[in-house]
Amino acid sequence: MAMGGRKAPEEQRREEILRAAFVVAARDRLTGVTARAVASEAGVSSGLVFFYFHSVDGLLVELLDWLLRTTLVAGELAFLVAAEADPAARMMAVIRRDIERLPRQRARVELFFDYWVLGTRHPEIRNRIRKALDRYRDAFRPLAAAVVQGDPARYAGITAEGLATVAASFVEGCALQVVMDPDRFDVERSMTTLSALVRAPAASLV
Amino acid sequence: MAMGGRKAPEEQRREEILRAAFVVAARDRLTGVTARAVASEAGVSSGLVFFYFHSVDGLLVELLDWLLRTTLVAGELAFLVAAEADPAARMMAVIRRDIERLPRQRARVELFFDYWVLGTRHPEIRNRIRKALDRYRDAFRPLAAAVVQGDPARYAGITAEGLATVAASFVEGCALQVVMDPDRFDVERSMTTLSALVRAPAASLV
DNA sequence: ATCCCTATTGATTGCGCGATCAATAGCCCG
DNA sequence: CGGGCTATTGATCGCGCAATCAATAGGGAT
Repeated sequence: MAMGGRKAPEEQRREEILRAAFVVAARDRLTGVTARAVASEAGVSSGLVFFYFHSVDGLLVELLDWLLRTTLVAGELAFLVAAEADPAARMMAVIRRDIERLPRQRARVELFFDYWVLGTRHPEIRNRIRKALDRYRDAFRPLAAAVVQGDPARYAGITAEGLATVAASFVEGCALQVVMDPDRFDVERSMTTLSALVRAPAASLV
Repeated sequence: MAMGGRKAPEEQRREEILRAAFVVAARDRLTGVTARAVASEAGVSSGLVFFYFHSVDGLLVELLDWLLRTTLVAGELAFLVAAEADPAARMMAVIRRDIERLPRQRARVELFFDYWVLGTRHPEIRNRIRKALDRYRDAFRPLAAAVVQGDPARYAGITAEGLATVAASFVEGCALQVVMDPDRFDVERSMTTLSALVRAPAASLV
């Protein structure tokens, strides 16, 4: 009652299974990520999932890694807006870019929040999420520092750290709204209000 | 093999079960809210849970209602800070009050996010959460309107609606941080940065 | 061509769940 | 005191899950 064999010598079997796991997760959320469902999606037997990942829990952790690995983060493409002369405008442009991407990345964002909730009780996952959020905030730091330095009087009492944190929180808050109510989320209104608050010229580029 | 009977004629049996459900949820998250666990916590049989709530799903929806019903919202105690003369200061005071409460309400906040994630796939729950978030934002509207009216030049281009949305998003973002990493959340720094952003005199930038 | 090692299978075990239901215990009304 | 209604029980059914494991297929080494 078994007919094993070496079909694909590729060690990328793991990758195939992870991709299948993502498909399942994007469709049925984390609770839908069962060994059977993933195996079926990947076209392999359920046993193989346990062969490569010790447990479903192990699969979930590796899926989170995969998710974070294959998702771009704020600062990464910051050079795209290096053209913007004004530091505040540059920061606005980065924020705008990320916010505009949210609707397209919705499946990933939803999944990320799923993990975030799971993380409140799962130390290993919580740590990875914390680090990812820290990375995201840190990506704003150089931009924030430039903003503060560019107009010390205007931003008196604000540290680069604090400004970066607020920027990250703002994007995260938008992510929350996009997931909950995509139709009513208005990128323009959010950006308008934000830039009016910061008193920077609204970044029109990108 | 059954020994029913009228022990507590109180129709508050529902309330008892709901409270038990909250205890279980606060301890084991929503996935831990099983009919058996709740019944055990409430000291009744599992069958009784289905007698009062048709299904576990029904129990979850009513627990959400209970949660929202027994949790205070922003504007509700706004009169407490009515003494503040400056509209912006008043709004800041409300925000600060809510943010300071987050750590104490942590179990509730965590549970709320649990529901929020669940809501992405559960229309009935999503609707209730949407409405709750709308109520929260609307609680900021009068305050936001006063702020804008108080200094039209400073807040040119900002609507009360937009400002209220940003305020709500900010608090929600803080809630996110509190749940994920309570030890590192710094109320003071968040408030300092925020008030510096909102109150700073119109800048010369650009 | 034989052996070994790795990849692979699917039946199987045991568990916990949601939901159902017949049995019944007490209260109220007559 | 006896019947009917409501509240309450826990055994029970069927399901889907995680995880295990003996069986085995096939390529590489010798």
